[in-house]
Amino acid sequence: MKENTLGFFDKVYEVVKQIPYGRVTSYGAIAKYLGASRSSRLVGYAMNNSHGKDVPAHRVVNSLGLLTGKHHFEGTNLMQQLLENEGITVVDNQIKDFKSVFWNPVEEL
DNA sequence: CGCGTGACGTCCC
DNA sequence: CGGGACGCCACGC
Repeated sequence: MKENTLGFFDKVYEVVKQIPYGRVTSYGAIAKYLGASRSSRLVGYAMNNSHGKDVPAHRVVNSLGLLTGKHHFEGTNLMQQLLENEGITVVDNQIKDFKSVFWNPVEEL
């Protein structure tokens, strides 16, 4: 395993997998942590590839706390169900008290 | 090697 | 203040 050879996607997976239970983060925060704040789209694109892996993609939302990627989950509200299952309140596809449950990898890692 | 893509973010009007 | 448009850049083909 050449972790040094890990691509951008793999790095994203490593960060997302380290998100604590009951906490969420944003694509931009992950991108910034990876030093590619301008590549926030790559993070979302990476999540698309994360489908089928043990990556809690449901804990990753946009900077506004909106469940923009919920449409990519199996169910219509599966992402919301998973978040609520962790004690996170979601209202109208938006996380309530987003900043309160926000987990910043730049500061925590 | 070049083109298309994308679950975002930010600027512009 | 709200909506629209563009840039961004790694990855797959």
